[in-house]
Amino acid sequence: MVTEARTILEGRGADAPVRLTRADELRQILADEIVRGVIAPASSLDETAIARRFSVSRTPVREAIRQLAASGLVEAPPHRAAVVARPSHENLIGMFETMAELEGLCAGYAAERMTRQERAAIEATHEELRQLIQSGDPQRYHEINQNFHGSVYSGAHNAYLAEITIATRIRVSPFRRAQFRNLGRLSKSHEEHDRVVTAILRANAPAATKAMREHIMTVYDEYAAYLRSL
Amino acid sequence: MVTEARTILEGRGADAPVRLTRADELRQILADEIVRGVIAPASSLDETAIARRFSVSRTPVREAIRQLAASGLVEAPPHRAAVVARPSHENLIGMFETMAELEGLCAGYAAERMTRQERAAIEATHEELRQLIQSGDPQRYHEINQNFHGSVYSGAHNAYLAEITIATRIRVSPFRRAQFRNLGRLSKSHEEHDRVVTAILRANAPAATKAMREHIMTVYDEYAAYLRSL
DNA sequence: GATGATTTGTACGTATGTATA
DNA sequence: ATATACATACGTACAAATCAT
Repeated sequence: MVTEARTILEGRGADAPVRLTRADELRQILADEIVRGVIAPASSLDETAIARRFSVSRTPVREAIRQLAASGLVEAPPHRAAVVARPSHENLIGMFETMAELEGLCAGYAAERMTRQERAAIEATHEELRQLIQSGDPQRYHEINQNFHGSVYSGAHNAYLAEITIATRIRVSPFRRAQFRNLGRLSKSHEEHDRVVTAILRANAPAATKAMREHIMTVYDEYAAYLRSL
Repeated sequence: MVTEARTILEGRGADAPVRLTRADELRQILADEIVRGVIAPASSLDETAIARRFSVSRTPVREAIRQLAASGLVEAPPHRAAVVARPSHENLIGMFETMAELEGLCAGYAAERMTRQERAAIEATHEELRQLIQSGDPQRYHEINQNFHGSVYSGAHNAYLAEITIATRIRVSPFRRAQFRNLGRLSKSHEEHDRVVTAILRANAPAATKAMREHIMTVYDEYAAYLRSL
């Protein structure tokens, strides 16, 4: 949880080449593949198969899987193969609801606490997203959108809150991949962001909280509508 | 939180339906000892020593420690001994702040969603706490107080929110042990609870959120005052 | 700063529990 | 239902990295 958070917030510092253990590397790779949907929910993770795939012994694989289980991305019952977590529909609703509240909290604190530089930076990212609507590149929009939300987390100046918000986002992400499939969403998303940015720049915490909460719940609504369309 | 060192040495209890792995038992025991302060923050966890202590090999010990690291209770840098997490003062403030918001959220949802039975149950627990003020048994008060907050978490009817709220509480708990040391706190705590319960019973979500948030921040203030007194 | 001692990281073998014929 | 096959859990051995001198 902590590691993923750091990765998203700071990236790999080129100056600090930390030598990771194999277990850590495996955890990052597997987490990434689960988040991106390469390994689908309900897939089972065979220790031996994964060990073969990466040409390592089962020991670090085991360690990686158990850590993923601790973070909630996979379920690992004793003496049985771990499977990628497949929350019930009810649980997913709860996770989205919680994510909306957490991101709302971050936005509220950000409105109160962001430095001048941070406010300038989020405005710039917001503008970058605006221009990306035209280009119609959902993948690129998705990337910069991550930055946008990341600015809000770090702007809240509460490392623990940022950490659990990111963890929640990660845990939900296997279930929101179809998100920017339809390009109309990009434009709407930007309008919602606009309300958030305006409130933050005006240091209006309640408005920022409300705008962000509604933005996330809209994302959830899109997901629910997508599910119904299947 | 529920374990004793005994269980790992003996065979399975006759009534025990689930047979945990040694790693899981160790994780529970170690987490419990960290939370209760038996293992103090900044202590280092020597894998070999722990393995000797419980008469197991290093393998399950390692697994337990890495899972504790994933939950944030300990830090486990590569190639070095894991140490019980010792958050900076700034981080602790952030954790308390976040806990206040999370518990506030739970209380708000509980006010809206609790069933009749759940409302009756929390009122009963609240009354039990009132009577415990007289007895002046801080340990017992602490236990029932946990139940009180647990009722709020489950009453929110959001399993994920409950999960991260409990996780936050666990992570903060090594740093709030001196809490009910002075008996005057019990009475004040109960007054604060009273505002929470009243708001929940009246289905007044904003009031419940506010009352719970202030209750937790009071707990933090007591902790901060205690720190200054050292 | 180099070297020995100590501790962590990984590989692998065996035992135990689970699933399937 | 019993037995067989197979995956996981744990112990042990060794390699690699850290630390102490």
